[in-house]
Amino acid sequence: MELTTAEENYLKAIYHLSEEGKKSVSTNDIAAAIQTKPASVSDMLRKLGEKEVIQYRKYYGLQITPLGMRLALQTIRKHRLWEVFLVDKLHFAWDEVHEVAEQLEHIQSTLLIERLDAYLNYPKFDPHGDPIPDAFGDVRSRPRIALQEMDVDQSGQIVAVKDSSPAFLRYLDKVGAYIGARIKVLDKVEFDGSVEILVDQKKTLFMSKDVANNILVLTS
Amino acid sequence: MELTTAEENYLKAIYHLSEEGKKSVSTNDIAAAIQTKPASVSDMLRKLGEKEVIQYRKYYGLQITPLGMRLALQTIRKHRLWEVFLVDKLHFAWDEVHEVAEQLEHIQSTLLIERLDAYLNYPKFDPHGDPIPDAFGDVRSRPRIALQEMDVDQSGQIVAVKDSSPAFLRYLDKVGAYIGARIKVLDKVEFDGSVEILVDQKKTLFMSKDVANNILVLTS
DNA sequence: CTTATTTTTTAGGACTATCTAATTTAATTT
DNA sequence: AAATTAAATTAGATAGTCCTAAAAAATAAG
Repeated sequence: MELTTAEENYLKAIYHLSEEGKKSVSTNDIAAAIQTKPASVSDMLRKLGEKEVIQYRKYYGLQITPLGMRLALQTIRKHRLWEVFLVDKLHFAWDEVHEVAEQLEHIQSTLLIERLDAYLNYPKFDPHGDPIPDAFGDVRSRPRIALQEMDVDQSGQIVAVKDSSPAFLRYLDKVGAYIGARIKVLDKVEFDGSVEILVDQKKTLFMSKDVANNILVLTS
Repeated sequence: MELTTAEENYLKAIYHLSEEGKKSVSTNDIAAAIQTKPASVSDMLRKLGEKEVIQYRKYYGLQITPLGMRLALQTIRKHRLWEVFLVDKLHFAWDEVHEVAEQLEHIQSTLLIERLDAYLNYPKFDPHGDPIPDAFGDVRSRPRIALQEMDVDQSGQIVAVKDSSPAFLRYLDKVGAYIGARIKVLDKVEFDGSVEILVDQKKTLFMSKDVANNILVLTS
């Protein structure tokens, strides 16, 4: 079963929207996610339904099938492995990789991906801290909580961000709160929800509630 | 000016056919080269003409423009850099890289190619010995002759093959006549045109006329 | 120098993916 | 529950790429 580039993009968007805790994924949501019109989405949903990667009943909604899930995860795996390559090997910055990875993820060659995976030393997380599915589509994601929800004196490691807009990523880089950084909560200010943290045992940092809410931490 | 994947493939084929010493490139030649029908080629030639990457007068023939040349060389540069990556870094064999490189060459990102070039240490030749154009489209190709045309006692280095079919490449690998191998012609048999060569100063090898004709050597 | 052959182009479909505008269905409000 | 609003779908176009079959032009042969 082969999907076109467009189909892969739709399926990936559907998978991501499904994962975001939404009960059901709407046509409008998909249109917004991939920057297209709802009419185009309807067209594509019918096709994806025919290919049995989603279960689709018009006007009622859709559900991704196990097959669709597997294919979506394969694409996500490729995307994230390429991101690791771009950052680790070609020294791209966090916020420069997405667009290129969007293209690279559609290259068709299982051998290529296996070799790339080995070359990168079987990474488990991409540069944004998101888990990389294995060749079978299994994701070993660890429980993560927002930095904002941590208690004072609790420690952990920054593993991902919710909103990964370039502006936000640049901000993080600037203040030194990179993915992988070990942190400890020093203080939480009640009235505005801001947080004071210690980064890598040497640098203290203040963060607004909004920022702290956007950062996901693997507690330890 | 941006070309679609299909347009890039046509232009690349036209460039290659032009380089092959043909006085003019025919519609049929192009169709054969990219495995399509002459009717489709006619369609595309009109479009490429409109985009001014070729000069096209129907029934008369075509000529690649300086702009088309530059764009073709950019694609070829990308293709060959990816081949180096696949062989040097991901340990692909010679004869496995072409198909994947055909896909990778269409990824759009000048930054990516610059970084890849640097990462690979600015290679000048691809794994088949073909020269890699620089970012400005300049090719520094060295004069090469067919092994068959060398004289007895003449030395050189294998730098490319004319026919790079997987079967032929596998054969070369097997007998040890890899790209980059230093060779010396020990003897030439008059009546069948076969050649006896010394590879890397240790291994002697017999080659039929056909094989020797397919191997390009940089003489020294 | 006509006729036959080959090459090339055009005409007319098919398929993918997109759009706008109109319609249909579902959800919300009163 | 009827009327309004919102969401989703269909209808009909367009653009890109490819195809087959037919026509036109160039080349080769007699």
